[in-house]
Amino acid sequence: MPSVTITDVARRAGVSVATVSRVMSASRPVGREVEVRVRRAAADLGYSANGIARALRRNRTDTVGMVVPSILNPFFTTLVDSMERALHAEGKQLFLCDSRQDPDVEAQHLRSLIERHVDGIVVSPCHMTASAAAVTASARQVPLVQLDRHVALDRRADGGGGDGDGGGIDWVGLDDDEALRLLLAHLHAAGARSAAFVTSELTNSSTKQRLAGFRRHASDLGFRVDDDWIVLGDYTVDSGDEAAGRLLDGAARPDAIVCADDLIAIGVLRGCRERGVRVPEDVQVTGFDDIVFSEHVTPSLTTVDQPTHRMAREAIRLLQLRTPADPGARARALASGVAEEPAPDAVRIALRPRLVVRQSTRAV
Amino acid sequence: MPSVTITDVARRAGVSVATVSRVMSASRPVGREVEVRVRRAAADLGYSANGIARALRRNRTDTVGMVVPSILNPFFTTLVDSMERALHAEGKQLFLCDSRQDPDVEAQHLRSLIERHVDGIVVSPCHMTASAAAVTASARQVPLVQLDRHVALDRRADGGGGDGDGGGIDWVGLDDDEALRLLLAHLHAAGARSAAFVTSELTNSSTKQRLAGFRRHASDLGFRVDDDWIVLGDYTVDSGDEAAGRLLDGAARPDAIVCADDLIAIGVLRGCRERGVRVPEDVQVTGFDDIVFSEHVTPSLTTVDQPTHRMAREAIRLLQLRTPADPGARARALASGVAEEPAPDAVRIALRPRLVVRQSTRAV
DNA sequence: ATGAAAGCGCTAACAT
DNA sequence: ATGTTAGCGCTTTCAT
Repeated sequence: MPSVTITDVARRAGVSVATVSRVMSASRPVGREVEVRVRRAAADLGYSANGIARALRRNRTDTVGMVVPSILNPFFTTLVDSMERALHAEGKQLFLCDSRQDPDVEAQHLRSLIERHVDGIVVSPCHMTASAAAVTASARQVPLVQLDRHVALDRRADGGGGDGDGGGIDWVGLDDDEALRLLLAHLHAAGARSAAFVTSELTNSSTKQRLAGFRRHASDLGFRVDDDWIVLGDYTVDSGDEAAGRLLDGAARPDAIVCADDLIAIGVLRGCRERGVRVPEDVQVTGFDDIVFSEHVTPSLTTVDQPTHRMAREAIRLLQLRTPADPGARARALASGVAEEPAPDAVRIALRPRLVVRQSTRAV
Repeated sequence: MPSVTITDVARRAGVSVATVSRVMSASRPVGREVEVRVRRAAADLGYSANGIARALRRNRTDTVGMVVPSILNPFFTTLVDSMERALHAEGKQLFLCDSRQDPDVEAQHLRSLIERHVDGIVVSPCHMTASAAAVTASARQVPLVQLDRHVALDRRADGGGGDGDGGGIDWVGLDDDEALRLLLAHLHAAGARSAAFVTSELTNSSTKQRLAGFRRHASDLGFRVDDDWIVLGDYTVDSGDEAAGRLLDGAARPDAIVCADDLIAIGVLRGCRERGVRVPEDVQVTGFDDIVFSEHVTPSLTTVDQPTHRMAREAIRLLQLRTPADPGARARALASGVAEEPAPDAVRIALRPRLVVRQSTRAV
């Protein structure tokens, strides 16, 4: 594979390497005729800039790393897609890593991203506590924002029982409490007076927050919630199916089954069908995330939508906010009398969900 | 953000930078006690290697670029996941790019990957002809293998009417002809004697091959295929729904509807349900890809499975095959009398699909 | 507007 | 086993 460098181009164009650099990066004005000669030489030789050398010199890579618990989960696929688009618009590229729900793999990915000198990291920590050390350490090395999920404050510093506040690191996600308010209010209006909640093990932040939201608003609205109506499994269709079994074969049957994500809900729908329980006539079911397929199952799923595009934009904005301005920019800002925006303390941005009503709940 | 370099570590450990480098990369034996001192110094200072500098020097990045038409398509999500896992096992990372079915965006991504000096590129070209130039040009700069889809030979060089042979560039994908043989043989055994085919516009290689396979095996098995039973749309649920409308409202109704991917098939299922047409009693339906949700729709979908893990492994193997051995390796190989494997001509690897029989076709 | 040259952090000869 | 040193290809002062 040929390796044409800036030196080759300079020689052929009869100019210095500095001039070629200026032409290629348009960093400084260059004589008309010289520019033409340089471009011709570059084209003739099939020159392609070496981004590694450039990155070493400029100390930035125009690359952002992203670590998600599982790209096979359609919600994270959507999140990755949103990030990829938003970054592409800024001329940056995405380094994708999948932690497979494993804090060790996650830590390994974080280290690797830092070694590769990404300009920033967006991570959805797979575990509230087990991910904390690696995420916190990474945030000290590079601008980092937590997306969707976040780690909890260190135990020793936690006032006890708190949900954590993101470990003192920026976070962008959903207002889970509001989401559960929307869902339960809708179910209440649709006639439900008792409700079950199916979720995964409470090892990550959003799961915990959703359960808390469920408890709070169910109580506020006077829903009956039996003790064994909180079912923990994982974020899979099969887990939802199994949960439906437990709930429907029990003594009392809830009016509604609220699920912590759409995959679980789709499993619950299947569980209901297998047992001849009609949805929404006999029991109403809701999901969470509004993945594409929630529209295509039978009955189609009432759920809440997450604004992933806005999340991605906010995450990128925070990353930039945390990126120390280069000396040049700082000097220019001072010269022009514009004060630099001081970096704020850890920011938490909870975006509002949108209720999507479909066939798995009754018309109000 | 602190920036501790190898020099800082060397100073603190009282050794040379070379020794630190040797310890960090375990590239050469180093004294016991010295190693301990270096590791301590590195830990004390919070040293993290600079992968950019290393990449510049070693001329490799341990990074592979991947370009897919749409990460939101569950089949490509699975393919990305398989690649990510396979690369992770080799200590490499994945640069993910989404071309959004746009050859221009695709070309831009390819250029960017080359500038970033990825060690190899895996691309599923979004368009058979419009992607050809950029893919071919990229393949001259860096080891490149086409996955799933491939570009066609240049028109001028094509003997006319050929499907193209991958443009003279390595390809790993599915044996589409075999897949359609499996599907049609199964449908025939299940009693179908006439069949329609729903697919996307014929702008990419696998789409074309699947249609060709359908035509050939339908003919071999004596299926009746009316002229207006070949419906072109795109790879979406809605497109399948619409196609079902056209097929079911027509004068004659086929015994079976064969779909070029699962999304289309899921749309066809919906279209059938909307029109009160029972599947598989009135019409049998098959998909393609075996995406996760094909199992969870009603009725569950008979389809063919693509061996994405093997595809990923083969792609990586080909990449390595195309990677020029470094001088050191070449010298060692010569010294040990082991002849180097000569790089073969363009390779085409068509893996065998697996038929997955579910509820959308009749029991045989 | 252009050129000369330093050096980003690291690895790999080449010495010792 | 360890040290010295020359770059990898580029950007960016600093001269002119």
